[in-house]
Amino acid sequence: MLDKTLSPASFEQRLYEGWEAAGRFGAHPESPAAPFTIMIPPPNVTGSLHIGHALTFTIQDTLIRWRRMQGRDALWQPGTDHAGIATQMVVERLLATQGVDRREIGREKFLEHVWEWKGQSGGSITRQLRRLGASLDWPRERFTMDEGLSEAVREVFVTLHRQGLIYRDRRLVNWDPKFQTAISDLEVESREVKGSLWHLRYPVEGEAGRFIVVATTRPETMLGDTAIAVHPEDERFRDLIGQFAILPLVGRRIPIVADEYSDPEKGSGAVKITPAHDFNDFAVGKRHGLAMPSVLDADGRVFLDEIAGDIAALPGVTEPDFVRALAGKDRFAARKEIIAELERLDLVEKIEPHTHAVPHGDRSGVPIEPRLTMQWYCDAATLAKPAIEAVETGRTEFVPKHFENIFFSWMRDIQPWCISRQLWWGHQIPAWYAPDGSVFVARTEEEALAEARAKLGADVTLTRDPDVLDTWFSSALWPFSTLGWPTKTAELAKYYPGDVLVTGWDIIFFWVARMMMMGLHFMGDVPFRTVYIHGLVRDEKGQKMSKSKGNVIDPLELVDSFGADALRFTIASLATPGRDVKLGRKRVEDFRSFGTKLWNAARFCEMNGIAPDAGFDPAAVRTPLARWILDAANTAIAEANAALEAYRMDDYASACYRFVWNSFCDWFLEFAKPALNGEDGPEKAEVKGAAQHVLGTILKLLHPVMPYLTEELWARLGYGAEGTLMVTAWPQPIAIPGAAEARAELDWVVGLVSAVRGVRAEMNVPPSVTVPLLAQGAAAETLARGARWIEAIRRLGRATGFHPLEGEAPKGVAQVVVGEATILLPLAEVIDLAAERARLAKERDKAAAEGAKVEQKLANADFVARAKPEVVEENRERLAAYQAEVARLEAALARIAE
RNA sequence: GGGCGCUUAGCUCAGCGGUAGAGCGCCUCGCUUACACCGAGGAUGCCGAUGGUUCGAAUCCGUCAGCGCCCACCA
Repeated sequence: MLDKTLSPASFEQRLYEGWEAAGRFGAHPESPAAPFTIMIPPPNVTGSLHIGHALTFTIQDTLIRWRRMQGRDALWQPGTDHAGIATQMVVERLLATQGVDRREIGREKFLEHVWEWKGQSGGSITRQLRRLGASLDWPRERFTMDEGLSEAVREVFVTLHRQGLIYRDRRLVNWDPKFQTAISDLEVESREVKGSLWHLRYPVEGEAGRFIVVATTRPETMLGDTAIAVHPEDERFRDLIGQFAILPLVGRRIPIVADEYSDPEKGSGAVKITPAHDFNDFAVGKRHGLAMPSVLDADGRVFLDEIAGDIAALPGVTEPDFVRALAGKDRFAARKEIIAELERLDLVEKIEPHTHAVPHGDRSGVPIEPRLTMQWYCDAATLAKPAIEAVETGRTEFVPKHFENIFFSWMRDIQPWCISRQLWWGHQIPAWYAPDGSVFVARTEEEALAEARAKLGADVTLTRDPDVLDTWFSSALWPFSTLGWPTKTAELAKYYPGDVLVTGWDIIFFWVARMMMMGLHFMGDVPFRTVYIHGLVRDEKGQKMSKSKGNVIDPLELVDSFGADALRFTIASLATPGRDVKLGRKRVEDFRSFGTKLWNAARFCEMNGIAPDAGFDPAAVRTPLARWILDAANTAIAEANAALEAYRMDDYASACYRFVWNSFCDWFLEFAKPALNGEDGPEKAEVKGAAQHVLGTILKLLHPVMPYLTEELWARLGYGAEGTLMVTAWPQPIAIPGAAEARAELDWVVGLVSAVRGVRAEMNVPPSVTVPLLAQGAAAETLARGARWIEAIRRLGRATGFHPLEGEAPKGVAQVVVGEATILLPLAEVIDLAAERARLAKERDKAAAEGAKVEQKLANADFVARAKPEVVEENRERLAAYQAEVARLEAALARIAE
């Protein structure tokens, strides 16, 4: 016997362990079944499950369980990501609390600490995924830094290098002074900063007293200025083009050049050019062959080595001692001092308040410093071309479609991808340097050494590039590296390309685009056929969740409180493609009642001896009620399938919800009660048969989204003879003979009961008052239905009987129109006749108004001529129905006229 | 500056060319032997504004407004 209350905690863990122990999650490469593959977006190995994970993994698990039940050989590939910067950061912080600096202990020791940390906390995310019910193929779990994936990384790097698609280059990078590493364009985010726009006077060489004014937001970079640019057409500066200015403080002679980059509308119209510290200036510098001295170091401190020779004494303009004293000062401290000094020299024209966007490191949160350094780059533009084409031709499709435009706009203007990071945690770049500076890229040190010896002689020694690769480099290989590539495994042959990639829009560029590029380049095919993009989880107010705002909700706490199924069902219900999901604790609490409802319905079935019956044949039943619910189940199956095919988790959830709650519980079980309480016989047997069959169908339909509850009920109610629900066949619609008639009949009963309930409630008839229903103008079929359904009508309509009206109508009646008949409820003692007249008049007016609208439409010759014939016909029918209803309501009114 | 999304019942959101919907909330009634995490009934909408296309527009197109976001932008 099922417990009176549903307590998910009592079975979730047990069920999961059972599934896992029995190997239910495993894919079967040797099976002839068609594969269905989802690659997990690997979470950070040391991370913990957050609500965003709950969203994405609920969707993935729902899809994978559904396809698995459909008989596909489902692979949901698990794994975790080493998450370079994030993990290194965490461990560095941890060590800092013990007073340890990574630079003191060195690379090797530090990496030991990271691996140790990974060992400690690495399992937590996968344990948490299990609690959510995620049916991942655990024995296949991979880690982006395990040996196989590392081999894939080396292979890809070496291959792309040989193909010229990976190269070293000295150019400006986004340098994160906090983490002391280069980062890619994507890891930079703009933040609005309130600053100042300083207008500085640079003396014009040879014209005493003449200045050219430049405007800047970054005065500290002036030490590295090597030119001033003006627009070639700007009259104000035309005579200065080709002349030189003197860089204040330093004394360097810098040319005034004409360049279209200079915008006469901005600032003073003349712009100082610091090629080593600004991306635009770098471009200008290249065009004009300017020197590019760096004046800030890796820490963002003033660095004078490259300009030492330029520092000159020029009274009133330069201050060599001041400049030398700046060495080693932080960029923002230097800014203040430089301004003060320039003011002292009267070289500041004016200062304007200025709000502008400043690039910040997305993880460090500090302003990025463009720096001229040697880094490794990947030629993304070349790799992007096939990826763009694959989406254009539909080989990979985005859901929703409009994300394709976002993908295109980025891919078509893609910049070289800086892939080297000055970190320790990650895949160390397989490149070795000889003392003469030549580079050897190879899979192993031996290979590199062999090459180097062949070229430079036997006694050459090599030093490995200390840098590691961008974390996303290994993630980009995930769809094939996890399957064993570069080895040609059976898995690779069967599960690549994957079917659908499920992820949030925030990592389309970071990850989706790069998997497309690498997949096409190395596998010759797209990594997945569909990219399903979901939104981000926000709090009830639509705010992004963050620890600092304190609005984070913990999915595991929700699982503890309401069960994993409640959380999953809530998420599915709210998951509209591409749209962000507003989720609060309350939403989950609300949806929890659905599981309870199902539990109680199952409990009711159990109490009534409704037990699984493998011999039941749905196509053979004759009882209209049985036919009706079996037919409704068919509709639910079709709706669920259509919704899942279209990645509409919300529609799938709501189709199940409506079917279970409204069709099965509210009507079917209520209608079934008289039969269930009655004598044994064919009708009772069929109703019970249909009930057990449909309940089984419900459990199957809901299993993908509510795996625990459905599996538990499956076993507890005895469906387990067919095996574990999670690998039971997905339900198929079964043709039900006479379904249309059954529908018509049940629709009538539902209509009658609803109408009677409605009028009783509106007339404030106490539930204790029961009356006969007198049918006036009822067709023979209606009277027959009334007779067949008398028990249900009595019970649900609180009626004593259903009879044709004979003779005169009683004086005090409430009346409702149901189909062609008017139903009279003799309630003289109970109701207020005036109120009933008013109610009927209102009903009549409503019907008349609706009718008038339809009539007007039909009076329009254009409508009749141009609208689809079936639409016209439908409207004619509606008009007739309204007219008939008005007539019946008129008659009802006449019957109780004063 | 370029682009995208959203604006529908008090709230959260479906619907995207032919009768305005759901869940929650609200109001009324109800312990009818599965369920008060319940049952029955009810109220509530110029479907952001404005033009247009169409026999017909919440739905398609234009314009505008508000909100949110992405990309670019350190003068």
